[in-house]
Amino acid sequence: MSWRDVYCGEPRAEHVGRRLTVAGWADTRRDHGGLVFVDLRDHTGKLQLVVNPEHSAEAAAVAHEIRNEFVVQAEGEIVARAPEAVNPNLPTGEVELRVDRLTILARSTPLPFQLDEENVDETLRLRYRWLDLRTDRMQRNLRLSHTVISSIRRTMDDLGFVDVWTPSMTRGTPEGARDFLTPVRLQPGTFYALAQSPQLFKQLCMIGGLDRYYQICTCWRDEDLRADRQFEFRQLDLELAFAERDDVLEVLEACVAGAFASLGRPLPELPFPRLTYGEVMARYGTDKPDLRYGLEIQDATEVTRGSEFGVFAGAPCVRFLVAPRAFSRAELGKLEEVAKSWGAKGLAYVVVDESGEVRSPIAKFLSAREQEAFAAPPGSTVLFAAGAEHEVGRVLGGLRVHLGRELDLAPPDVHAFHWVVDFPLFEQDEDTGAWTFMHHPFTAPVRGQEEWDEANPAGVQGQHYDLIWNGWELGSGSIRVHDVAVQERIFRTMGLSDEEARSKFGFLLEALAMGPPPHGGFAMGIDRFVARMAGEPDIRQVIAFPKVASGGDPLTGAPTPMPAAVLAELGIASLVPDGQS
RNA sequence: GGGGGCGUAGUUCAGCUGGUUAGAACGCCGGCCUGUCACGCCGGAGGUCGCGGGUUCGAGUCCCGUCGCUCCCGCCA
Repeated sequence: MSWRDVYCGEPRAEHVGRRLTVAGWADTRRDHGGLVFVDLRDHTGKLQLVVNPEHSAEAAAVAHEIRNEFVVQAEGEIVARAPEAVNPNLPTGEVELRVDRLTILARSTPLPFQLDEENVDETLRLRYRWLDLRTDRMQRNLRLSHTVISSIRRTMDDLGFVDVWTPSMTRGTPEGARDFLTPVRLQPGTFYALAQSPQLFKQLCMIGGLDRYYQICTCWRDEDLRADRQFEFRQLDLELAFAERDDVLEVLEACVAGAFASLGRPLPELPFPRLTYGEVMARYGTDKPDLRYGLEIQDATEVTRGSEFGVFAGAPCVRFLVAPRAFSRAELGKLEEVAKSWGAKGLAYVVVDESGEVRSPIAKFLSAREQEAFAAPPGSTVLFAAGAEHEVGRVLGGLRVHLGRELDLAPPDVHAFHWVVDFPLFEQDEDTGAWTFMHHPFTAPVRGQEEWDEANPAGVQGQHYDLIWNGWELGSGSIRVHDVAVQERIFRTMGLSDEEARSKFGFLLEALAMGPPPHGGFAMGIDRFVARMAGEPDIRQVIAFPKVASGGDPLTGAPTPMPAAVLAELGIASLVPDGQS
């Protein structure tokens, strides 16, 4: 409650007898005809106003006019409630304000939705976000967000990092995410791109001797929106000179631990486990596994070699999961659909019911050796995938996440942080066969692998690392290339001619030729981190004014067409007639 | 670009195998009420069943299209 000229907070028993002026929103009004109760609310809590016509006829007249969400100021004395009138559900429930002067500071039309209603359609909440922001949920989330971000800044400051501002408007990069473009009026036909990240600028800061850089900056990417993705988002961006991988990881661990501490929560155990890319892909079928539960993928390629079951015999890779539940036929049908959505052709299974009895359409094909390898405890189901290794991983990884959710395998209040390290430097496009970088083209190969066959860089390992929390990728980083020759080799490997590389990244190559210190860094998605800290399922709930999945802003109505004259001044024209899209 | 889900008073929802005048709760408006706190009681207003088309004697319900929202895949260096 805002106590004018006094302080903010919730009046308690020790304040009885004190004269106060308070202001806030009318949460509810209970009008008894004579006596009127108003619950005054702000982000600090609620306080009951009692307006008695015998005490102040003027105040009572005003009180009858009050409606939901009017802004009200009241003067009076904090009085103790009679014992039977105490409200134990309210922190201020032992007292109330006996009002002698009451002023309506602002009125409100009836609201488009009730603030205490859960499940309000999110587009409606966003359309009237100023109302939604008054809810406990949004107040809690935005204030928690502030606490977490301040603590991260404090950690970075304490570690000697310098906050350097880098441009939002920069050079477009056709590789990577799609850019948001800004036409340049002074140079018609040319465009700035909104920064997808300050990547190159922070590397230039290192070359410029800034040593330890950080920034909590906005980044823009024109890709489809998701629960964990918006067009614009914030990241903790940092870079260290003369750093090895573990130096970078320790900085992030300090930030995460500091954030937990700032909220008074038990700290996750440090250091976070470090798993290799090869390991997590084999065991979990994804590079961002949720480690709150096991349900690991197991290999059966050896045991099924020459199997009587044709699907197994003909597959280069056979793996399986043991789900802790004896699924019914109907459930298995649904699981097969899930498996197919991840690219499986079918779903072979062995059910071991509670009594230990085995049900499986493929049992008759399985040798004693296979049956022994797939032995599972009563009340479980063995689910198989067969095919190319990456397909098998994708299917079982997808099933694992599905089962984790459906069977509620993740224990509450467990925070599974871990690093994934030792990524390949390059990956091959499944369709075109072209090689491209796995992370970004500035990631350094591990020591001793600085040279490779540019036509076939399979097996080159990169000094890249991801931070994962309960199956969400919080961010990623790497030790960067600081050798011009290696940088040029990477560009050539991804199909850029030396001329193209010079044209697009010439400034970087020049800088790398002028005394670059070895360096590395990281970028962590602040909104993702805060959303997880707040226990929210998506980042929109921790962003004050987010956009919806179709890319629009229901509040302002943006984006909008612009008059042709405005476009002409910018040297551009729209191919889409006004009002269509 | 592809797949799934949703769309009915201001809000959250119900509405059966197609069948009277489309309901409830909350909110809103009016009246009564001096110890309530989800105040209570009485009365009232409020609907293009997202939109368009089709099937049918008859469509909120079935079909097609479309729009909006949403989740996922692709995409996200």
